[in-house]
Amino acid sequence: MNKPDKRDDILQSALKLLAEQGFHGAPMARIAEHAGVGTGTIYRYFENRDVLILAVHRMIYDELTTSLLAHYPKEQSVKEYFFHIGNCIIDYFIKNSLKSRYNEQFFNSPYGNEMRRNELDKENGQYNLFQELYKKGLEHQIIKTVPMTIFFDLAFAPMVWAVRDHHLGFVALDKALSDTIVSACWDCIKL
Amino acid sequence: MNKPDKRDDILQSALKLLAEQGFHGAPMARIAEHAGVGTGTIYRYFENRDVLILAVHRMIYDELTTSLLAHYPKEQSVKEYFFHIGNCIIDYFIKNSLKSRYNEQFFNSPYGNEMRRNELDKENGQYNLFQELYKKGLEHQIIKTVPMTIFFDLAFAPMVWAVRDHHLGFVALDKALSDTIVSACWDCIKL
DNA sequence: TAAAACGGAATGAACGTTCATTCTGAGATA
DNA sequence: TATCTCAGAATGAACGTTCATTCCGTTTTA
Repeated sequence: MNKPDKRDDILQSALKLLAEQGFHGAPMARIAEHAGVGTGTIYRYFENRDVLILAVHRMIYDELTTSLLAHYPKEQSVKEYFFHIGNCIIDYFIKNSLKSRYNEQFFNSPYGNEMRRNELDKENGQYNLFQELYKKGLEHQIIKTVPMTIFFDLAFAPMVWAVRDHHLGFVALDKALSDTIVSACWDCIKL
Repeated sequence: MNKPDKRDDILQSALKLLAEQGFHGAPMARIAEHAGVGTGTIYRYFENRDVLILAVHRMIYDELTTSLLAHYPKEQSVKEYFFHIGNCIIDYFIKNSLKSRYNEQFFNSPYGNEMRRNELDKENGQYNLFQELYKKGLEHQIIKTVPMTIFFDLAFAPMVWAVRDHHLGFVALDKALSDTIVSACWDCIKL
C-alpha cells in the first residue's frame, strides 16, 4: 500500500461525488467513505477542501490537454486546428460525463472565476493551444476581429452547452450532430 | 406597511445577496437583515428557502419576457425576430447585472436543471417566444436542421457567456460588440 | 379587544477540520 | 529465524461553527 494509490482514490471519489452532488452536496466524510479511507486521511494528502477541489480540476485539465495534443495536426490551416480542438473537446466530455459535470460546476463557481482572472492577469507565458488558435486566426485574417474572450465564447460556448444537454438527457449527441455543431461554431467565428 | 412591500423587499434582498454571494453564501438571516425584517418574517411570505429561490427566478423571467414583448416586431422575417431577441437579452442582462448573475447560478444548479426537465416533459402549451422562433425558422427553411435544444445552444450560449465575461470584467461589451456577437450567432444558426 | 403580523432568540442538524490514539510493516537485535 | 522497536500513515470521535427553520412573546391592525 503506497501513497499514490490512496491519493488517487480520494481524487476519484471527490470527482464522482462533487460532480454528482454539487460542490456543496458532498461532505468530506462522504468522500472519505467512498474512497475507503478515514476522514482525517484526506487531510494527509490535501491541505483542505479548496485544495482538493482545485486538484480535481487540475487532473481534468491535464488529461484534456494530453488528449488534445495526441494526434494534434501539424502545419495545417486554422480551420483544421479548430475542427480538431472542437471535435476533441466534445468527444472527451461526452465520454467523461463526470468530468464534464465537474468542469461546469467549477467554472460557474468562485474557484473558476478566480482561476480565469489569474490567467488573464499574469499574461501567463505557458504554452496554450487555445490562445495559439486565436492568434493564428487573427494573423491570417481568417476569423472575425473580436477580443480573445469573445472569440472563446463564440467558439466553445455552444459545444459546452450541448454536451451538458446531452448528459442531462435533453438530446442525444452522436457523431453527426457533433460535426454539425463544430461546423456551426466555425461559421460563427470565421470571417 | 402592507404585505406586498415586505414581500418585495425580501425578494430584492434575496436577489442581491444570492447573486453576489452565491446560492450557498447567503443565509436566510442575512437576507432578512438586508431586507429590514425579522428572520421569521421571510417564512410568512415564502414557505422555505427553495420557494424563495424559485420566486426570485420567476420575477426575473417575467421581467425579461415583458421586455421582449415590448417593441416586439410584427410580421417580420425570422432573422429580424432573432436580432430583436438577441439584442434584447444582451441589453437586459448588461443593464441588470445582479439578475444576470442570478440566472447563471440558477441554470447551473439543480433548480435550473429540474425546471428545464419539467418544461420538456410536460410539452408545456404556454406561449413561448423562443419555441416560436425555432418553429418558424425550420418551417421557412431559414435555419439549420438541429434539435430545438441544440438550436438554443448555438443561438444563445455565446451571448450568455459574453455577458458573464462583461460582468466579470474580462471584456467591455458595448453596442458595437454586442451587434457583432448577435450577428455571429445568426451566422451560427442560419442555413 | 381579538386576530394577524412581526422579530429575533432558540433549536437541532450538518459540516469542515482537528488531534489523541491505533495500526502497520520495515528494519534492528539476538 | 523469531522478536522487538518505532516512524509515520491512518483513523474517526469530538469540536466549534454555521445555517434553515421553528417558536413564542410583542406589536400592529381592524
